[in-house]
Amino acid sequence: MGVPLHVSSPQGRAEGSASLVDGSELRAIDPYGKHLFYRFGPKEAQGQRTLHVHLGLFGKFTRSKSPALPPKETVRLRIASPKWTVDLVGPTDCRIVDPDEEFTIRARLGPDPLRPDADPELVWKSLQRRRIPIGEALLDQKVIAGVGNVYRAEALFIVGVHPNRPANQLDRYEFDQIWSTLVRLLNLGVQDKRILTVSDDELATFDRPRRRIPGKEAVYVYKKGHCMRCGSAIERWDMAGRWAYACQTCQPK
DNA sequence: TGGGCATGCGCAA
DNA sequence: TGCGCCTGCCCAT
Repeated sequence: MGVPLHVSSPQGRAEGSASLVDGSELRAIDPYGKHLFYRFGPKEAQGQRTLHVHLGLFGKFTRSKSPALPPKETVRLRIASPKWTVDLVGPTDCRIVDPDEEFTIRARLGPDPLRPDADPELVWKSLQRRRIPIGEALLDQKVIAGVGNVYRAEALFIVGVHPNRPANQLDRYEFDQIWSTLVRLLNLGVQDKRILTVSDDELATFDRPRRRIPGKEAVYVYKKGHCMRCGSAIERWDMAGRWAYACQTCQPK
């Protein structure tokens, strides 16, 4: 930040957006749930342009030292400073949005557990109105922003709630546990730059080799055949188009 | 080499 | 509810 950036779209699909911010400075990055808002331009809001990025299922950022190697053909956006070059590949969305479009995107999102200003009360009220399974509700970004399939599986495992429990049948204590677990796990993910849901103590007992693999996720039930805590079989089923996971012992129906 | 799959989401029917 | 889109990786052949 603070230096003019060279922004380009080697793939061509984001050329229009890239040209609008090419040569300007990056002022801030404002994450909200799974959405990223990059603020380019002058310090004052007027004259700023906002680049919206959503990684979707396949999107990925890679960073290398400048000058970087020539980009692959699939690079949607390249942002280069004299020191670093960042390539973005495969995002669902990568384009300049105006304030109205940003408002529309934000209006579709519930509270984000990673944001200090998030209000869990809104999530609780939203869940009380829904008869859908809690596992489905946690993936609904209108209810709560930023939770994906891994964190859904892991948070419900940690609090011992089965994903099929109707959202409006949770009691307040269970909800508070789910919220605080998500806050803790998501912050841990940011801090560790990987998905890590297992406590240090448990990781040391059952997952020692993995602990030393930087960037490798460490989880209890997601994509596991057996529960990493008790060894029971992990149940896996399709829940609204996504795989859900639960330990038959730790998460009684 | 080709199929299947994946931390997602919007749209048509 | 099902499909299409976005890309890379792993595994079977």
